[in-house]
Amino acid sequence: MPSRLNDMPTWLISQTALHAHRLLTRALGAADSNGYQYRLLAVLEEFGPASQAALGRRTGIDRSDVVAALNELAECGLVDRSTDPADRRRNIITVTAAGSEWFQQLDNAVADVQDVLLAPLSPAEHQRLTRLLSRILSHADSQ
Amino acid sequence: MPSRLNDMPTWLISQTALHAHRLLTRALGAADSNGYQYRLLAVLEEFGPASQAALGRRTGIDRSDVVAALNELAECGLVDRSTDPADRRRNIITVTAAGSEWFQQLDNAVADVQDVLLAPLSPAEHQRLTRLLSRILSHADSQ
DNA sequence: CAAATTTCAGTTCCACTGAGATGG
DNA sequence: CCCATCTCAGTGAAACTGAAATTT
Repeated sequence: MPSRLNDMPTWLISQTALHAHRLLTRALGAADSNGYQYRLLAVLEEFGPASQAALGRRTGIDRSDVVAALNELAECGLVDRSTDPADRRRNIITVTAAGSEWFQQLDNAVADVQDVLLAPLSPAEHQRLTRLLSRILSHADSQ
Repeated sequence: MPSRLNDMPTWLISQTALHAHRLLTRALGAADSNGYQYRLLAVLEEFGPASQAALGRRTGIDRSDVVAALNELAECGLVDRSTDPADRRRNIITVTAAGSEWFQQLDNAVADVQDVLLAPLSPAEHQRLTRLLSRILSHADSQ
């Protein structure tokens, strides 16, 4: 059933994103977590301790939502919040040992989701897709 | 700045969808409309009058949100609601002349968004992208 | 004073759930 | 009785806004 919507790039992309989002929500939800928590932990693991504003910029999460997500993580002892002695406006966020271990679980689940999502594509097509999307995004960022 | 997130297909897709969504929201918002209204009008224009349940299935909009969006459209005189004489459970939704005209405005704006989104890609790459996404989606639907 | 950071309170859009009423 | 349809009332994730308080 071909319709006008089904030929629109914006439609295809948002429907694919919706599908990916459902897979991620299910996988992270099974581990009592969510996308915000995963993204924050992933950036902290990769780049090390950072201020909340820096985390917001790197994860693309709004400043306001960063606060709430970090509150949850801190309450579970997965991250530490301490004020930066060099600039007392800032909180420095650090992943705890428990947070690191926890992140590994989430990261495995998220890696599985990538495979499920791209199952119908060959490795070469997988590359082609990520290249095309990256180009759209870098063009968008430079605007 | 290459990070783990930036290499994940789910991340690339959801970020691209977010960008597309921002473009669409801006374009449709400038015309005092939104995605639900556009999708409903697009399907009605293409397939003709339909019941609300059918509209929900074709647009992927939840039954509950279909009601609310059609309330708005009906209040502005862009669609007509009348009960199906053949099955009195159903409302038959029809686009009015004003609705048709209104839709043309929205559709032009949405077409422009497609061009802006895919500006960095050649026509051949444009095709390649839509093919890859379609394959992911049809695989997802068949699950 | 201007600028950045954190936080709170609130909005909007979108997807979804549960339940009731009506009708086939 | 069972099922489909429409409607209402609500939840919740996600992105976002405005403003206050603190600090540089």
